[in-house]
Amino acid sequence: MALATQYNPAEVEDKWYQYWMEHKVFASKPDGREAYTVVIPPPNVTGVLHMGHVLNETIQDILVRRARMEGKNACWVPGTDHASIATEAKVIKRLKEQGINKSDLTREQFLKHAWEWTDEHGGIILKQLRKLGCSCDWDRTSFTMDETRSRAVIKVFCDLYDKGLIYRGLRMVNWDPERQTALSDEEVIYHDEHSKLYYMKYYVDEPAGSTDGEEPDAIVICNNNKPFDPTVKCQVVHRDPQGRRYAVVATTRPETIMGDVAMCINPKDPKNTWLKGKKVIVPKVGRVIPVIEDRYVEIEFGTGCLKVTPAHDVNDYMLGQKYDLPIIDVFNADATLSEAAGMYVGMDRFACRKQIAIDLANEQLLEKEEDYDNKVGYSERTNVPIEPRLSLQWFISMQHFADIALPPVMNDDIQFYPAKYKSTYRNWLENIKDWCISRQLWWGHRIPAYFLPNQENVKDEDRKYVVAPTAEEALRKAQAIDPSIKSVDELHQDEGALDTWFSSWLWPISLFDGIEHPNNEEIKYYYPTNDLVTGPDIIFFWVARMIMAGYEYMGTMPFKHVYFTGIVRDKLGRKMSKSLGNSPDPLDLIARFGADGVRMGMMLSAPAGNDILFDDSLCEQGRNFNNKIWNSFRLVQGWTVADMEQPEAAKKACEWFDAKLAQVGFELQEQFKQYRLSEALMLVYKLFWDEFSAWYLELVKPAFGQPIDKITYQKTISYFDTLLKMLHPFMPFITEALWQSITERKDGESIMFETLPKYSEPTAGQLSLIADFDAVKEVIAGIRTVRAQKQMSPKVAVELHVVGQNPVAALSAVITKLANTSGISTVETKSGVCASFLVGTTEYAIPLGDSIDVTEELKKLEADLKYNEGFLQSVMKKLSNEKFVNGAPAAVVANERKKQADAESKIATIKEAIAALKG
RNA sequence: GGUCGCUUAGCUCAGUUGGUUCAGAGCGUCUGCCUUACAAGCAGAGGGUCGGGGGUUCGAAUCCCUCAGCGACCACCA
Repeated sequence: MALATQYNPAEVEDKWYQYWMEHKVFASKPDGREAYTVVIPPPNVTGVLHMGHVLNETIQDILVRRARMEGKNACWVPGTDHASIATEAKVIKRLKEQGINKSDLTREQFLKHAWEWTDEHGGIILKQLRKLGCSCDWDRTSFTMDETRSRAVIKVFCDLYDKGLIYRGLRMVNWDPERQTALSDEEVIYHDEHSKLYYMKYYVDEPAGSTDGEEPDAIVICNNNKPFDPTVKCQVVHRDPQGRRYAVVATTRPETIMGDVAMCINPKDPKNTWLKGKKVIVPKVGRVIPVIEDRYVEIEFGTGCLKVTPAHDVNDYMLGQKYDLPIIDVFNADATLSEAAGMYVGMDRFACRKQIAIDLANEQLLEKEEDYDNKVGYSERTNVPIEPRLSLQWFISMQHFADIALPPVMNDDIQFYPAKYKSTYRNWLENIKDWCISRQLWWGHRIPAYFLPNQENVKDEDRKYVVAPTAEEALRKAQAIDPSIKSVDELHQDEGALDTWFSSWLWPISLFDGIEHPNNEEIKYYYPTNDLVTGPDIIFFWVARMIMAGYEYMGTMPFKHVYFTGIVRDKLGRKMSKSLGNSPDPLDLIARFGADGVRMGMMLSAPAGNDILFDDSLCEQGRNFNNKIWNSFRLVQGWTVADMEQPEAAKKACEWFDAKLAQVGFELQEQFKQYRLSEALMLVYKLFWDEFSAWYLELVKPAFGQPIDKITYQKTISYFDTLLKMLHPFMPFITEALWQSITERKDGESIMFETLPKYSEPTAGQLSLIADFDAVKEVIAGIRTVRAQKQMSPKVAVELHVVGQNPVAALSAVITKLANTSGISTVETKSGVCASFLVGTTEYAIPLGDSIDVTEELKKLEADLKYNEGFLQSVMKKLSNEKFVNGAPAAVVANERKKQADAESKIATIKEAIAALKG
């Protein structure tokens, strides 16, 4: 059968994935083999495949397929994440498009819509992973909110509550005013922002003209625009033309002045000593507030005066607690001004900021405005500025978890690749803060806390509740507190849901039902998992917390190795983003280059932990490689076998390739051990292309139309088979397709059930054979170069003279076959006019008759001579240095002496050649 | 502000404890070839004072100091 000269991936990829699915080749059940487990970092259930996934999933698939071919029972568990806040936002958006507001729906109605949407869009990404060739055990597909996973989450919540590790409390949290929910610290992204510092006047509550507290050498500033140096070491007093004194407070958030309850100065600040013990008036608002003193205030920032707004700033809250200040919350949940503000009520916070600046200026209460660069926290998901907000939430005490999760990473029980992330990890755990796990969302696991009835007049934070996995159990617990409670209906379950990561951190356990049934066969067999592949951006969100949950619930690590991928960027180094339009659609790439080509393109430049600069041309390289493999197959597949003697060249080729295979096979194992996947791929790439195709196949290839001998044929098929197996983890489709065709297979067989040979370190004999072959390659290249320079057709055979001893005599047949020599003879000295070249210390010459350009040849030889003399000089310099000869190890010195001898021998040879040409 | 990392060929990167002809690989570039597996190919070639400076050493891309540039993460200067 005639095969196309170009490989067509589209034809084979779907066919073979189908075959794999039909024969369930990815399925795993516990058995006597060693388990190799990977759990997928669950993509958002409604997400679609992007380049980051391609990188991440390709790496996992490579590891899984490699483990499978090493004879392990490989199990890669797929699944999706409910992505609480992201999904809820998408559902709300869609409802809005249909003219429905979330606030018009009951919880049940909303969840019905959310589930519908999930069923509709969910799992698309998992289908896309199949296009990529991912070898997940699809029967195990899970969802962070399916029944098993949900029960695990609730059980863990109740357990941690019972252990006293979960508490409910009024704390300053990160509030997302768009989605109107609390967030964890990790969900806040800080952006640099150009904003303004507003300098506002806080008049002292005293009669005009007062001088109380003023020192004789005080600098009195009467002019608003006079530049002010915050580093001055003496008292600074502001006084307006009417003689009234005022303090100046710099703030980026003038809209919070309605919440001001104090002004704070540093007790050591000489500029502001006159303010001690005074009361000042909040501008515009008119409230009289005390001046307090605390070392927290930076003397050199602004004017050294800080307005204290405990409801709207974490530090101010801390000050408020310390000095027992009242709390005035001037914002609603959506960050509009609340009734408590007393003015600007209902206005958005940013509109209010503008307006209040104008109003203050109009009332002469604004000293000045200054440009100012600061960092503003944004919600990771909704991208709106976070509002620090005092709120009643659920938290996990993290110190306990930090204590159990830090040591195993620091002492390499769990290994990070690259290891540099260990310090990032340690830094976070050593400064751990409690984790806010409650969200004011509906899409998620509902918090299993039930409030007792009849508490309308009790403050929120004091309300009684019970925590229980089911409403029935909650009822029993509630009745123990208040026997008058009759039914579940009287209890009111907390409206909130749990942070998505509260389910994700259980993933390696809950996937095998290890939370509910800690001793079941599956969890015992598959846990701990082997490799986790993920991005460093979720090291805190997920990796660290899985380690915590692993030790808390399984008593051991959730995974042994963590492979951190980089970020996929475009070739200019920019992050891929929708708005830049620089993010290719993976499915489109697959259509153009084939999944194998895309996978290879991705892996070509993806060392662990480094960002990868992705470019379509990398896929092109992948596609070209596929084509190379394809054509090698075409060649081999077209041979006819005959009962004939194995030619000498083929015999040598087989011996050499056996050695080469052993050498590279061993290196490949080493690279995999170190998770150097790009290097591993490059190793196989070169083995296939350079060694197998360019050298081996050329050597054994019979002349056109001629048959091949049986031994060589079988050897070649076995090499091809091994190479396909080595390549399979990287390029599953083409390798399966060709493996199925290279020789007869039964239905249901697959390359995936094959095992790779185990290679030990190559022997001395193998290494020396490889070295000899390398020399032969150089000789052949030398002959080819002469041909190219002299424009001699490759079809015309040439004579090769080896001057002196011939180190590659045993491989003459190889030279003859590949360089088309008519004869190889050893000569004492060169005769006649020759083109010559050196390999090692041996000179090779090709007699040329009259066609040689003597001048040109001399020029070449003299350049060669110069280089070698220079080299000899540098060696001699070392050897004549007594300190070197005495100080360096014997082996190093001996090696230098060998270099000397070699160089001297070469120089002699070249000089002879020059003399011969001249003579 | 703190921590960690990076700087080697035109591009992307290897270079393990300082010592084999150690200055490498892939891609790109240049030259010549449509040679019966493959032009998505074949055969060749060129290309770097290893960011600058100093030091340790018989010997430094590799260890130390310093300067410059870049990046990541963390942090409560309003």
